[in-house]
Amino acid sequence: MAKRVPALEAPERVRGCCVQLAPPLPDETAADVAEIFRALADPTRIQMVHMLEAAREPVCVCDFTAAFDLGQPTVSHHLAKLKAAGLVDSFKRGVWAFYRLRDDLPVAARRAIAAIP
Amino acid sequence: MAKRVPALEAPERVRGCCVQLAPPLPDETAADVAEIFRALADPTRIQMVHMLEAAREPVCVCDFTAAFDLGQPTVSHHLAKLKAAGLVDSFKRGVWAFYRLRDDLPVAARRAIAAIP
DNA sequence: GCAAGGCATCGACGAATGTCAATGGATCGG
DNA sequence: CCGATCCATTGACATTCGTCGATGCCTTGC
Repeated sequence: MAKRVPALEAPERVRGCCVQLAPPLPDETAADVAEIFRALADPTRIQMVHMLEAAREPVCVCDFTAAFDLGQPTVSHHLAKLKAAGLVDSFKRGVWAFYRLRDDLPVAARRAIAAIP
Repeated sequence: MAKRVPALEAPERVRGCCVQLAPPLPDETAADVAEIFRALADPTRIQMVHMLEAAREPVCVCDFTAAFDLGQPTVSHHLAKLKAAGLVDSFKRGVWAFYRLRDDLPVAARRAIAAIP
């Protein structure tokens, strides 16, 4: 990959093309951040996180099923995905299940969520 | 917030848990944000954006192909995806193609990128 | 003009994703 | 105990995604 560079001429194009790049992120870090983004890479889940952020308290699943034009299993699936990514938390009270944003979100997750208008 | 609903049997169901939710984001907004997140929902593209951010100048495609253990078409594919999402910009100089972060990124994109360590 | 190299595009294939219908497990009110 | 309600899980299906190999288009150097 090392390219020959005629040091004589090529005033502006000096850098043949390749340049010394910054050390990449650790693979695990990149994977973790990508997972956060993947969890947010869907309009429905964007809305869910937005609603959880706006309501400062836990939100019942029935609220989500009422808010979206989707079947209940689909809503459950999206919530499970947010939970698997570590973005939300859930508990049951009686018949109902409530979800809330985790309060111990990693910085990357907090910043990603902050990108939602 | 629980609505006290006496025995006036509404044809609608009586909810004992649901709260008044914030108005959802406009569908188009949610879709736009989701597209940004989808563009960043891959470890390779996270690394690419990270490198573009670190190198304050345009980066040659050959640098990316050298940095990743991926075939050249795959690298090209990822760059095209970042470009389609409006995150990066590209131009050709001689034989080489250079990519750079767009300088007119929407706020959501800028914030999403800021979530990358 | 020709050969070489850098990149994008195409075609293909397995894996993952979003959605639904059907089912099952809890929990509550009679 | 019974039936009703809420929710998660399962199975199925079409779509999208990440990756590769092959090919084609430009630009440069001879």
